[in-house]
Amino acid sequence: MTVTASITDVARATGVSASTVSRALRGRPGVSVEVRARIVEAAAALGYTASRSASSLASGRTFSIGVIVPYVGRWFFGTVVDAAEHVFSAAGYDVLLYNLGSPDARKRFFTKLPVRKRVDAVLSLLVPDDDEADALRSLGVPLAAIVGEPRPGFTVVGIDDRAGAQSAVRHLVNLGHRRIGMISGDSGPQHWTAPVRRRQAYLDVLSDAGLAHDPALEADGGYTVEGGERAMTELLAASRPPTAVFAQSDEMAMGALRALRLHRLRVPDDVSIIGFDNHELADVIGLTTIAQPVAAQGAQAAGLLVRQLEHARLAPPAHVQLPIRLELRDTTAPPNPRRPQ
Amino acid sequence: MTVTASITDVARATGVSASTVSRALRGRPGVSVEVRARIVEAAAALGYTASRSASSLASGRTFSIGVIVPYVGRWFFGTVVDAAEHVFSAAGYDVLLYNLGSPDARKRFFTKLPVRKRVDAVLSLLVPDDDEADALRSLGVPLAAIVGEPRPGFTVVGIDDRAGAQSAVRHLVNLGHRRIGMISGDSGPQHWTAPVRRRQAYLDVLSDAGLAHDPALEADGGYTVEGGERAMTELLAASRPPTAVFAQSDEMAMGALRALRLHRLRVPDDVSIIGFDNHELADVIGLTTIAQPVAAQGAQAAGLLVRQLEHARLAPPAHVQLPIRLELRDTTAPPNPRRPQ
DNA sequence: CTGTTAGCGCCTTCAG
DNA sequence: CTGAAGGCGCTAACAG
Repeated sequence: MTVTASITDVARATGVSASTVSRALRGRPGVSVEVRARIVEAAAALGYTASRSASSLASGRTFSIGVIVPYVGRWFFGTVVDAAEHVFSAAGYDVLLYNLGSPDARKRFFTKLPVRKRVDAVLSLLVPDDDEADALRSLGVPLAAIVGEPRPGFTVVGIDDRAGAQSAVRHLVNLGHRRIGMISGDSGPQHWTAPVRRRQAYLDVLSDAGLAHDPALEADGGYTVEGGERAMTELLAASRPPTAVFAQSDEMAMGALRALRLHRLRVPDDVSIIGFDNHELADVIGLTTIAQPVAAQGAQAAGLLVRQLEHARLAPPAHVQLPIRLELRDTTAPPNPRRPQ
Repeated sequence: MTVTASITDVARATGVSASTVSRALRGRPGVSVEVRARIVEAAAALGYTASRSASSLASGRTFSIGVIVPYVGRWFFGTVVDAAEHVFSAAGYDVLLYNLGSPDARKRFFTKLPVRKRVDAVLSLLVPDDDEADALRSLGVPLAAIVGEPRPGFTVVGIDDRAGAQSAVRHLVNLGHRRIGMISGDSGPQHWTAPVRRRQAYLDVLSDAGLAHDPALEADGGYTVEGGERAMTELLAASRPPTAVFAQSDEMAMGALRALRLHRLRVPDDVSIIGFDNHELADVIGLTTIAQPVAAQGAQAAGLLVRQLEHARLAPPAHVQLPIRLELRDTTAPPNPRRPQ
């Protein structure tokens, strides 16, 4: 066990008081350049770092940010966390990561609230229900979220899900498709709002285009690759299968592509597929999709939180929307005239 | 700002001393069941949680684990972190995440060592150089690593890279290929050891099979999809291109598949590809690969760390190797007899 | 510009 | 079984 130097060791070595060491090392005014230099040198020689516990206790600030996320392992969340961490650490904050994918972990987190008194702010990548939002607000620290509706007390950074889904479906309509299916994600216990907004956009575009809505053309893919595959398989079993499908996420779209391959159907000749996200591999497999700036959302939200922490005066925006765009690739084309519509 | 209850508030509300509250809430012996029940109730009513800073300061334990990783956003690392976090949080530890992808962030981390006095243990997903390893050891806490060679002071959990790469290349040899290329990852400033071990295995198998090694059949893909694409393009430009390629990661293999598609070459008819990792999407695209248990490595390493923390007596193993296996899918086949060898 | 004095909130002896 | 006292290491007033 290595013995670590304390502030008094540095003080003693330099012949000054602990307060002066504290001031000097934190770059606070009121220390002569010469003394400061000596202190810095001594601290380095002793390998001194202030104990975070002690300074937190004394100052009331923790210099940590809590980041809560459903699954770090999934591309979208991993990418957001990655970007946010860069911003936080550059600003001198540590990141406390809480993975709340399972209902158990989630309940444990919100009842025990381990972040209480441990963080200066919280960034949420999940959509809290009302009780959970209250719990977070009770922390009394700045709050930001990447997904979900704007809500009091939170700075929400996101995209216009509705507009994104509309461009996706309109793209298919414009290509001439008339039987357009959708693979959606269940909002379920995660309280995602994206699925319902994207679905509404789908219904709206169909209706604007004068196309009837056929419930047999919708299937749930649970936001996973396998789910997307299952969902596509279901759609193909319809009495009149779709000629084009809007998958609410690229991962589900990839699953759909796999299902089509297994059914010996060609994309886009037989069936068109459009996804949502612009996953890092969407480009590799040539998937047409709605691109959203994922890392930028994390960086932006983190930046707003940091700004709020540094300048308490500045009221943060309640809602920031980042741009999306249609990324045309190889999985969409006009319907095949030789196949039944 | 919400006012948070302190231990004395609970003590006052229950009519006992703070010490008793502390003991009761931490489940330590020496408190009558009846008093304990009253304390627990009062604590819940007041929404009391012990301040981590204060308990750390007093007890010397932080109940936090530092996890250092090059890129949380990449599938491999995200998956490991995900699994490790579950184990840590279930055991009551918080996770402090440090993303050290950029040389800057990495240098800052190892010189300032923000984890000093902040964590009870460290899990490293990057391969430290000698100085960095020394810095970590100077922390005086249990250390574990997922990648890299076994080294003093660390519990290393990993796979047998050599055996994995050997099965990959042997598989190609057994199919009848004689011009076998490799897309490798540069070890570079990240100090990865996997690339060199996998390369050695490649050379060994070629040599065992009596195949000459042609440097024109090796290219660097930097462990990314785009890098893999570039590397494959290079290989195709050789005077005698390979009929099969071993990519040291699935992501590079996916890039290679893309390059082949752009060159109108069919897989596996014209060229066979085998990857390494069993990426979550390998199955989707039918990529033959060497599967390694990614989440299990994270969980295993985390578990060993927790065990060490709870039972200081138990010496942890220095090295644990998890099994790998060849996952046969659709991207490998015997060489095409109609194409020049 | 620098030192002194109090805590921050909790845990850990040591008494009773 | 329970309480009192002391201290973990640092920062924030307040004096000089």
